Amino acid sequence: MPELPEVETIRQYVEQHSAGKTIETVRLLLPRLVKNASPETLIRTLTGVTIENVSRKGKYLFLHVSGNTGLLIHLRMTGSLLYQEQYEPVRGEQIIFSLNEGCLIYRDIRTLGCLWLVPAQGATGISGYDTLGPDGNSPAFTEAYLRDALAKTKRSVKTFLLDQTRVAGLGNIYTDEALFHAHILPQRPCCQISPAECHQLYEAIGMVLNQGLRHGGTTIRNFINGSGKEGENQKFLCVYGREGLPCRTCGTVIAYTKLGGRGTHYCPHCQK
DNA sequence: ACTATCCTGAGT
DNA sequence: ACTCAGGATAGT
Repeated sequence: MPELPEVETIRQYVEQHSAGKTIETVRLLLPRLVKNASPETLIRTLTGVTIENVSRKGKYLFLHVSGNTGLLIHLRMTGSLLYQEQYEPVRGEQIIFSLNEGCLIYRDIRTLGCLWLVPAQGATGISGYDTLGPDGNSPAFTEAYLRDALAKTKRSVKTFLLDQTRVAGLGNIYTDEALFHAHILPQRPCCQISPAECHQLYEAIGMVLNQGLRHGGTTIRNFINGSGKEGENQKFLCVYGREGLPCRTCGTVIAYTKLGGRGTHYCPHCQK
């Protein structure tokens, strides 16, 4: 579910409301969500610490706490992190951190999310995290970098954009949207993309991510932000979830196919 | 480059 | 009852 804009929306709210507060108790209702520590270790390590800040890299959230410790969180499909002033049970809640003021709740309907206890500085040893490429809307992600990376591979541009080690933060929704705005078909081999198209793609990636962020994320099924509200960006999607509907630009029916096992949406007229 | 896999819930 | 879902990884 959550891609960069959704995770960043959650990060901002959670950091604003939990930084400087102390974790008084930890209730872990589903221990298998924690991948590299026993329930006892997690609870012992996090009880009594102060939340310093919350950062994000790609789709990972990183809760930095006192004592050179961090809690790394990947929300996968349906995870979310909520802050509440007053504890109120929510559907699918799995971990409850009671703070000296309010509480943080990790909730995850499909329970596919992952949490790891990591050092606050240096490498985490978590494979997906340490190998992340630059965020798609960050200055580290440059057009020259994208052009070089595309030239090196002949796999489809959609598969490339979903590869978090190349560019971080794009999932199935923003990938399809970026390719629409760049006028590039998802199945195009990367090495056949022209410099002009690469420029369009570079601009489109930044644009769709920042637009998603401005609209507080995309809610298709069950994304909710840190305060439990839905995003607004679904109203602005051009292709994702619009198969069979007319293209907003040219009126051609939006097509649907499977690419690398993922549902893929595109306009057969606007995208070449 | 595929497929299966971890899960639950919604839609058909 | 069956298929599908916004992610990532391990296996072939």
